[in-house]
Parts: sequence; C-alpha cells; structure tokens
Amino acid sequence: MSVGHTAVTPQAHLGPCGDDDCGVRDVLDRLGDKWTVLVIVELSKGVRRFRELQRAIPGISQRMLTVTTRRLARDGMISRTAYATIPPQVEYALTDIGRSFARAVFALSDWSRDHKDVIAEARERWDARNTD
Amino acid sequence: MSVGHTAVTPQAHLGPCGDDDCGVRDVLDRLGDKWTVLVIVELSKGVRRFRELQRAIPGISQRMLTVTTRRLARDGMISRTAYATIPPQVEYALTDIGRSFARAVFALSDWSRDHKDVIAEARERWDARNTD
DNA sequence: CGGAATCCCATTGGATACTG
DNA sequence: CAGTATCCAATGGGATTCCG
Repeated sequence: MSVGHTAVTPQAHLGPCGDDDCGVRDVLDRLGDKWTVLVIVELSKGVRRFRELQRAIPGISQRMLTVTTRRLARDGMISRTAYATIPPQVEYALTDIGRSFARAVFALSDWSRDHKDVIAEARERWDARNTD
Repeated sequence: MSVGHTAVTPQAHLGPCGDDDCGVRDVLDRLGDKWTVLVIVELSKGVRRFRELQRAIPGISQRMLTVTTRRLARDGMISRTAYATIPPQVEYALTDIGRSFARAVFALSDWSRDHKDVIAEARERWDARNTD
C-alpha cells in the first residue's frame, strides 16, 4: 500500500537537502550534547545563576556547564548577564528563540516519554534474540 | 503561537526526572548520532535495501550504515528483512513507531529550518564580539 | 550484496587545580 | 562566585580488509 497513511512526506521537510542536511545538524548536534537539554529545561523555569544551574543539574561539572552555556549563548538561545559585584554574579535566561527551542525540545521529550517503554521492550526482545 | 509568555511549564514534561532525564536521553542520543536522522528520512520515503540506503546518503560508510541500522532495529524503529538469495538481499523499512518518530524528527527539522538563519546571525555576532 | 573485524584518530567530556 | 587551564579516559566514527 505504498506506506499509505503512514507516509511522512519527507520531501517537504528535508527533501532539497542533498548532503549537509540543510544546517539541521547544527540544532541536532546540540540535542546530542549531554547537558544542553537539561540546561534548557532548567532555564525554562526562570532566570538562573551559574551555581544555581549547577546545583539544579546533578552531575554536571563546572567545565561542562561553562561550555554548554557558552554554546547556547553563542547560538542566541540564552542571554548571559554579568554583574560586576563582589562576589561576581552572572545570570542566564532563555531568549525568545530559546523559549521557542525549548517548546520544540519539550515536544520531543514528550514523544520520548510516551514511547520509552515500547522502545525498552523492543531492546529487550532484540537482546534476547541476540544472545552474544 | 506567541512567544510572549516566559513560562514553558517544564514540570509537566521533565519535571519528575531528577537525574537521568527519564530515559529521554536514549532518544536524544540517537538524534545526536551523525547518520540516524538521515537514515530515518530516507526510509520515510519507502522500503530500502542496504546499498540503496548507502547510495542515498552520501558520505556514510558501510560500517556506520550497519551500526546505525542495527541501533534503529534494536529500538524497534525499523524492520530488517533478509532474503536468502544470491546475492543476499536485505530490506529496511520504518515500523509504526519508527514513522511516529520520523514525524517528531520532522517537526524538529522544521523548527531548525525556520530558525537556522537567526541562529547563524547570532553566531556571527557572537564571534565578531569575541575576536579570539 | 551485506555485512563483520580491525586499526586508528578526532572529539567529548570528566577530574582536578588555579584565578579574578 | 564564576569561571579558565590542563590532563586524561572514553566514545564516535572513518578507512581498510575479509567473509558467506
């Protein structure tokens, strides 16, 4: 039935991109980053300081928080506001495009949450069938 | 959809997950893979054989196509049907959950396409401000 | 054709120490 | 507090060779 109603009409989305995925990889690479999504999630709750972010995201190192926030700031997803106080104070917040991105991320995490059980079962079946 | 309101109500999405992101990372890691999305996109156009996939995805190595298809098959996203002919013939196709996943991926790629210019400009401004 | 196995290198990210 | 700098281990993925 030629995929019938199950067609996803990909041409309308990625069709014209031959090789470089039309720059979509830039965004997808961020999603693949270990901490980016967690930072986005935390900042979607409101403005956060560096240490607040670190405490809110268990396991993230100082270095990776710096790297992650800088990448997001570079892409315009978050703003970074430094106050010349003592001790220093830096506030991070989602920008408009960052909030838009957050909604897209949440849509995907919703999908993941809704299907993670099915995926886990598929993996178990696959691993059971393949006893290596 | 307005961007006016700040809150994205993240608690409803990832709220209860303290540390492990509720298994959402499993899905996000696939998106971070270099080739997974391209394989999904190609298979959303219809059933494909191994070589067809490879020809349709310029730059992918035999090894990475094998690795990528196996991971997707393990997660139940695609089916793998081998015919004991000579020469061998293996057909890959999206499953129902794979098509569902493809739709989620397309939603994200739509977002990327719609915002890649804004992101690119943000990067240029950031790089110009930071001349190192 | 459709892989599997091996080698190898580049990137990611963790741990730790130091600084304005 | 909010980083920067350095070292190091793990992973991802390319190139190549072999195999049923």
